[in-house]
Amino acid sequence: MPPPVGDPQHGLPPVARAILDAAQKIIVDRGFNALTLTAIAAESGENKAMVSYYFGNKAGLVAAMLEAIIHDECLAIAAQVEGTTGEERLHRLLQGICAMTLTPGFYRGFFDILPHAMRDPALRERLIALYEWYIAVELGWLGVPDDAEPERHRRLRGLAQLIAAAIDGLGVQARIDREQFDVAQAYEVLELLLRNSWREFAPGSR
Amino acid sequence: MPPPVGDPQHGLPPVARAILDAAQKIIVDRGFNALTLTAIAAESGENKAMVSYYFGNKAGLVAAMLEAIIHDECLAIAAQVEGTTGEERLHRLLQGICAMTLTPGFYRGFFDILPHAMRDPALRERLIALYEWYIAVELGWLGVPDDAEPERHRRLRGLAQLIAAAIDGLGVQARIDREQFDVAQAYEVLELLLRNSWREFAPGSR
DNA sequence: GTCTATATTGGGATAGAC
DNA sequence: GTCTATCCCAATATAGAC
Repeated sequence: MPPPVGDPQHGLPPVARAILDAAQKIIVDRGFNALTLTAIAAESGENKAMVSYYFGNKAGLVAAMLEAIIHDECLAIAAQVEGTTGEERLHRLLQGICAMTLTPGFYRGFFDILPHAMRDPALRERLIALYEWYIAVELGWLGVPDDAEPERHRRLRGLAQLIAAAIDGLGVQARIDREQFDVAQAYEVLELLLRNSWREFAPGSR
Repeated sequence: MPPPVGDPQHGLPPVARAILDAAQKIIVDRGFNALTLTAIAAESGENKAMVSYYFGNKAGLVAAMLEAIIHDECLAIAAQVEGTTGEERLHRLLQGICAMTLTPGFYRGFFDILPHAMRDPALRERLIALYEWYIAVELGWLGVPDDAEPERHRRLRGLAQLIAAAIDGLGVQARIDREQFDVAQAYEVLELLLRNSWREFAPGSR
């Protein structure tokens, strides 16, 4: 299941890379408002005009940033899914995601770009593709054959979407209250819920 | 369990109300960027300068908007929790929240304000209070006595946070893909998961 | 490809008339 | 309390030198 983007940073000229990296840092540290051409120039050491030169305009830069976030997130999640089997798999997956949630700067400004991306038709397409891919990965991971009966497939899709929602929502709460929020506890509960209902969702498939 | 805000619209002068309403509409329809003093004046029919007069400055207006969102959301959720008992309660709560998720303009721009609120110390405090209240309501609703053993309390807290996360996350996905996303299916799965693990979380309490 | 200088726009805020 | 007029600033974008 290939990610819905190639690496947008591959084959990018060094200056464009530097601009992209600087933009990521600014948006993670200070949010969307702080993402100005002047700030990018200062952070990257490159010239203001280079943004337009390489990305057309600011919107083009934001689109490139979203692609990079999607690419990175897909790789990180896919990495959790590999190399384990059976019982251990669920535990490892959730532990991995929990650890990512705690990583400062993970999501790389995703929540900052999200409201803008929701309103831009092209960016919204990319978001839809991201979640589609993510659901498909989870379905594969849950051991769902492509030819499962429609009704079962629908329910498993719901499960995958619910898990994705929990991950995002816990990411939000963790960012709102970094000091207090107990991410690990919430993931333990999620694991428990999934374990207890496992047989109901994957009858005969494990 | 009183909400963490009084009604910020009570006792507000009519002009201030109009400005607040206009601002809500703008942010829901067009996002944070579109929330300019000029746009607010046009939408409300009031004068630009009235924003500063009533709210001090734009940041003051945004703070008032967040209070209003929190107030409305708390009321809406609390309304779901009342008037039912036992088995029916879980179903009614989730159905109610599912219906709210589908309501266009629910959250009233919450996801647009969120990234800004996360970075503003005062607004972040309000967000923390919102989630605290929400968790407390859920804990009460799950029938958790205040004097429960710490370990059990901790686990139930995790459960409540997880449910809150799922609600937010499903709200995001529903907004990203309004046409396709099957919110109801996801809530059915959530209900199933909770039902299957119910006894484990509320032993002897129902 | 890079950079400077500048054009242009639109934002938030406020002084002061009414 | 309301509104006009205006100030100041910051932002994007680009023309054109190098």
